[in-house]
Amino acid sequence: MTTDQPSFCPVYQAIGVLQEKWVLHIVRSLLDGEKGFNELARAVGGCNSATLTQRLEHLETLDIIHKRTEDTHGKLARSIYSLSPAGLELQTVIDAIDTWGRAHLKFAVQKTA
Amino acid sequence: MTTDQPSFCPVYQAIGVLQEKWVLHIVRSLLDGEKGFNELARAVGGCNSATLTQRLEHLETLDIIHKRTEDTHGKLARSIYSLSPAGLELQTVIDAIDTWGRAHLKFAVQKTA
DNA sequence: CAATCTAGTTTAAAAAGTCAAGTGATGTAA
DNA sequence: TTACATCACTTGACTTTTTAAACTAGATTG
Repeated sequence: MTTDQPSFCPVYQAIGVLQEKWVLHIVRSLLDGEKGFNELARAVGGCNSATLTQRLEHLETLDIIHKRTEDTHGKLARSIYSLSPAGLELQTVIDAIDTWGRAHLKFAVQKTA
Repeated sequence: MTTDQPSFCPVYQAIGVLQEKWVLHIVRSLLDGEKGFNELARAVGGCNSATLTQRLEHLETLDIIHKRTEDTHGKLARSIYSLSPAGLELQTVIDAIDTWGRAHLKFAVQKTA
């Protein structure tokens, strides 16, 4: 009976968004300050550009990040990605993960793939 | 500069674990109480048995969950999955996600796929 | 002009996840 | 006793996602 109603549960939805590969890494990087595309790719570390593009688009439609094209009067226009107010509030989630990770993973290497 | 050193950073590792598909759902289900395999599958909602088996094995090696085979003196022996102390502490992470989800996703349907 | 930076896109291949069905044990009802 | 359900998975085929690597195209630097 009553398998919990996934689609109507905000937590279930939130988990659905945050468990997408690279999403938490992206958010964490942006909590550190807004970044351009390649800059973000480097900070995230390991995400390839195709996936990153897709993730950024998705996060933008969810209004978690904001994309702005730097207006440098004719000069090289960079795309700048930053967190929206909703995105900024993910700081608490990252902090919780941070605390937990330090307490329970430490140096444990989880290779294997 | 200073791309943060992914492999040595506990937060990076923690994110790596928690962003695996179904992991947060599994933890959330188990925070609600220990469960058998099929029971857990139903609670998680949508994860197939092959993936679930794999995830549970991984989480067990990380000492986040614990598997115990119910000792029912000869009767049908169920496998019972429960959270380890480390796993229980993920409550704070789930809570943070919960709070964030309620505040920022509400009923927003993220269709499209 | 060549190299390097910007922000991506394209491609094919590999990895990850899903699905349906099956296994073998136990238990339950007719 | 037959038959069907539940338990915890396993298997193999299939689909989806992620990947590396190359590539486009404009801007800047020397």
